[in-house]
Amino acid sequence: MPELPEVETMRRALAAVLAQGSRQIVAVRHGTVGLRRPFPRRMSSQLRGRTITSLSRHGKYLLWHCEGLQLVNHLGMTGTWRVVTDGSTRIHDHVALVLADGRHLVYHDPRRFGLVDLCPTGNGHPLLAGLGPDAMDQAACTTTHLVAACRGRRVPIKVLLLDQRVIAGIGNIYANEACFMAGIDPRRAAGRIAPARLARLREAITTVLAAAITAGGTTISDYRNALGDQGWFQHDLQVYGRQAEPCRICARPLDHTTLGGRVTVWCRHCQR
DNA sequence: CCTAAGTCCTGAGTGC
DNA sequence: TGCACTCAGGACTTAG
Repeated sequence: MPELPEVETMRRALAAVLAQGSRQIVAVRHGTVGLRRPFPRRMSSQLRGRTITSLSRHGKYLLWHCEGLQLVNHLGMTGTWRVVTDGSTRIHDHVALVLADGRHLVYHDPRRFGLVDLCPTGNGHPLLAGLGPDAMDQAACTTTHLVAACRGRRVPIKVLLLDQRVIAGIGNIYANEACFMAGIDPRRAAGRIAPARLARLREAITTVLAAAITAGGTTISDYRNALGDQGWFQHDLQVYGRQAEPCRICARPLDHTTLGGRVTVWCRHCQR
């Protein structure tokens, strides 16, 4: 569930769940294995009795606001939340927030690249402090910001888009898609792209992320968001996962390579 | 055997 | 030579 549209889809689904029943946490259960880092000390006693007042998101981070305390949550590569009403558990369940009405919100994450941590409201969590503006925050994530971030940089533009310190929320799927939509070669050095073209890229980021949110995100293989439905944006992908298939604009076969350790797909003819 | 929606760390390289 | 910064590659983990 990892990039911005998938996290936003999850956020909305969880908000809907919380709106139709109790939002008070009466217990927290968690395993001993931990995720990317160990679970915070006394997580259960710190959260017990608190009400989840709202859920927000910055980049790929989901923030659970709990009356003075913030539950900071990253879904890693395979993290999901689901609602459990009968107390049943599955392998790779790691955290359960037990609500006053008996429902359990269960965090499930086979690869354990996700993260659950606590910090006081107001005090920004150290992990959030280094993040750039959220990719969907039009007021903060401007062309001016992108142009400044690209200046002097020799990294491929697609690698720069993946840097959460520059812009928060873009992952491998949407970095590929945004470069295609903007007609920019993903290998091109960030510092060697004209501002007018970066403006197009900025616009493409908004467009592709907004479309993906509307579609409920992208679902890879048979992955399912157990809270709601699967996403449908995989049917709208133009390049990601389509290497050697025909470009949807010019019909030439799509190229692929590795940039920043991630598969990169683009059209040699349509993207310069 | 290979690959995968992410992030963090290390070490090499670059420029001042 | 030193320092700060940049960038590439690997590690982490499980499932298919």
